Amino acid sequence: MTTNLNTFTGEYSYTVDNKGRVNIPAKFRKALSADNEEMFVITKGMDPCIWVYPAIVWKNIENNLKNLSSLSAINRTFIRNTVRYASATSYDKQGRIQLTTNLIDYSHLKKKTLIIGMVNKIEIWNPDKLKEIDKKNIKIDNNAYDELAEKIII
Amino acid sequence: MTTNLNTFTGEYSYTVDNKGRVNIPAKFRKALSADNEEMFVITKGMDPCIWVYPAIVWKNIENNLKNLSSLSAINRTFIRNTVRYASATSYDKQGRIQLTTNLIDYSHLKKKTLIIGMVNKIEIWNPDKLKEIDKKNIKIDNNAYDELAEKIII
DNA sequence: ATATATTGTGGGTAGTTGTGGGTAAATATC
DNA sequence: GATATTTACCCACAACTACCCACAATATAT
Repeated sequence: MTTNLNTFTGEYSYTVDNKGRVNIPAKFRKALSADNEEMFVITKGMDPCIWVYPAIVWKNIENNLKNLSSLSAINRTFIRNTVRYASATSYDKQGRIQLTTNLIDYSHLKKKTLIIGMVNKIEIWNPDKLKEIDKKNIKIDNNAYDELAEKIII
Repeated sequence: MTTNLNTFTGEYSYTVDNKGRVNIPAKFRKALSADNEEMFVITKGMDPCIWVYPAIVWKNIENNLKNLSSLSAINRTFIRNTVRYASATSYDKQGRIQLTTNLIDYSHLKKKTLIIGMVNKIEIWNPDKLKEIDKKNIKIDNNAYDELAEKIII
């Protein structure tokens, strides 16, 4: 079975143990291309969740950032908020990565987590937080959303 | 008789077994082009049913999503909603795919199912749910059909 | 009409995966 | 330098999944 490498879809329920470890779904680990050497980069998401990138995808982002001018406020903000918290971790023999307390606090993780494939990255959520955000997003700009849907969904 | 590849028509009755597997009608499997490697992607439909795409059709959607920047909140929401329930599965030697509990719940699948060819994708329904929806849709606006008439010749 | 192949449905089993906890090395604290 | 705390690595086990086989029902061929 060959799917796109470094591409993640689907939603999974897992638990954070009392050492701050979470399992990366087996499907996601299998989707990692070999040149990642079983490494992910975890960082602060733009929503209150943790973003998990394959190591080489993250390297690309870093390289792109180098080419961005710091004159732009949004660039500076993105770098400050997102890159700042990035740390590389490989998963252990049971397929778990170690989260940092910083990120656990930021995303309000307790025991139950939702791990969501977001195509080129993975999100780790507190299920309750995500529900909140989903509710808020119902009021989101519908026109822009529908435009996207029309362009992309078949 | 050879029909168009990756094109599905007709309606079939099947059962979901207690492991959450459903048979994909033989005709549909034969309609899959070779580059799919016997893989489908199942995901949440816009109606309360499961959508089943040939893998390569879904890959197109994925690639489109990869070009959306996560700096935009609306993009993030859209990606999440689109991909969250998607999972790739190849069918087993008996021609069945494994459904996820998420999707079974969402589409209210019990034992009996209707599998419907929808041209470029397949829908899996609880027959009762479909009846409900059909009733509602009888009241559909004739104007809506007139609009469609300008786009499609049947 | 009979034989043969295909298709749909059920279940068993071995291997994988998720979760908890243990131990020793590494780091920090007093 | 001795002790406490954290971190990295290892093992155990229950639960689940992928894969295999069996068989009945249907369709196809002779």
